[in-house]
Amino acid sequence: MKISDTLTNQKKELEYSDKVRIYLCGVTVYDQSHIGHARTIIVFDTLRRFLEGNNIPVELIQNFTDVDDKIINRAKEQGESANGLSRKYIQTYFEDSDRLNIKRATNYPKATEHIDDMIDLIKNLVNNEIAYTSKNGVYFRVSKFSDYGKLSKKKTEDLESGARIEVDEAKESPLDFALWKFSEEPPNWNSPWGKGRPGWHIECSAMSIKYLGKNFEIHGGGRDLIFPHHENEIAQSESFTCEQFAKIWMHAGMITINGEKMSKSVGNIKSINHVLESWGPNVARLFCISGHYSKPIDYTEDLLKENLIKLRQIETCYYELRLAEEQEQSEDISLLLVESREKFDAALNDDFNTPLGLSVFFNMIKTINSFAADEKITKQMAKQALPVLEYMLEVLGIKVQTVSDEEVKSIFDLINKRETLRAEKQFEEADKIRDQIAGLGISLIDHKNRTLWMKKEPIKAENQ
RNA sequence: GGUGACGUGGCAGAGCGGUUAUGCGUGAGCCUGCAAAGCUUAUCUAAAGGGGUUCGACUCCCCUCGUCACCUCCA
Repeated sequence: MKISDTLTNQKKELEYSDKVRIYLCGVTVYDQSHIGHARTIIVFDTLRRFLEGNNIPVELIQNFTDVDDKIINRAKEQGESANGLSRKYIQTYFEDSDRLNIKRATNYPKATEHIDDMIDLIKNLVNNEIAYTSKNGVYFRVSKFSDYGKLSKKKTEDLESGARIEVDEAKESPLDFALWKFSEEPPNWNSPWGKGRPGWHIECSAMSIKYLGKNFEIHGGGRDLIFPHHENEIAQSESFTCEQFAKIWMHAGMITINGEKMSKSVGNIKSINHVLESWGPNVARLFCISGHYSKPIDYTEDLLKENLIKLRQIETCYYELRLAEEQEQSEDISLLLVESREKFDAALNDDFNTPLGLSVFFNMIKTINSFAADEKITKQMAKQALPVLEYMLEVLGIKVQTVSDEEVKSIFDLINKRETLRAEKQFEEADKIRDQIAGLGISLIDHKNRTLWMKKEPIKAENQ
């Protein structure tokens, strides 16, 4: 598999020995997460599913930043402890994540539970004079890291003249960033330099090294983290280990609204909860991988609607295969299946090109659905096709609604009753039964010689 | 101001130096008791603008214009 590496600006072969180790920068837990956060998570979840679907073990570490000025300020506003607030939003995060059908990461380390690891790392930097203490805290001496700027392609001179950096006379250079901030107020911890709390970037260095080692395969996050967060992580980590940090830097594009980045400060947020309520998890997932992961996706109702229609096609296909009956005619679809699987994998293997992969996927679905419409899907074909479809659904994280055996039985009885009525041309009565079936969440499709039933995901936005 | 990315048909969105991407939408037709879904076919014969390289460019190079992101917390 090849992945575009932000550091080298090239597609790099993903090399690994026993497993692929991924560190994903998670969220700062001070509020509900929005669909932009979801996009990044979905991209990496889908990547992980793809690797695992091809028998490549993955270790995925995703952190929670649970100590930070924003959390502290928000907690103060709400008269709550910082810890209580972050816990609450961690819980919300997991609720969102589960509903989005995100596989749980291997571990979700929290900053507050790794203070000692951070202190050890800072100690090392201080001892090597890469970090220094000032009256406000401990700072990283950027001038000691000659590669500074290599990820974000920035020159230190340009940054200095940028003049948008906070003015802090206690720092040797405006570029230096905090490893440890002194604070007498909680949340704070003891350190060799004084009471305080960690700077933002140090947690990811400490935790990624702790869980994944000094160099691991992929470090990911949103594009907006490239500078300064990931740049600073590289500086800290490589100063500490004297080795190359992550092998590949993979960054997900932003979700925009009217071409503008979704963010709290602009106030154009669509929360994950909101999107899930209106469109459900499958549409949300399809939407989030409908463009290449590295590019922005503009949030529009039209685009969500388009993905809803696609979900319906998937559901139709799934049930056509599941409920296939014996037919007189058939087609040979082995080649279609083999080619679809190959092209799907090839698309994802080439820099995780999900839009291309999806086009292969929907081509296959369209073809199968067209055979189904012509009464050409046999049990034998379905048996061949289902594993391929299910593999792709598993990779994409799409969950089609299923029904229990008892439900199947009652649905079956109702359908038979309706068929009898239809044969007798008692259409009003037949329609009543159809409504009754619809009440169970089941939709019917009348084919020439049979009636297909399917359980569609209820989508609120569809009826509006 | 600096850095990076991008500009493809009504919309979304890929690949590729010479062949239909694909999907959605739209028109017509088929199927159906109706509905839904599906099918067939058509539609749009796209490449921001201007140069250049080439036998040939949407694809490579240059310029102009435009959009966005980062340079401050940010997925």
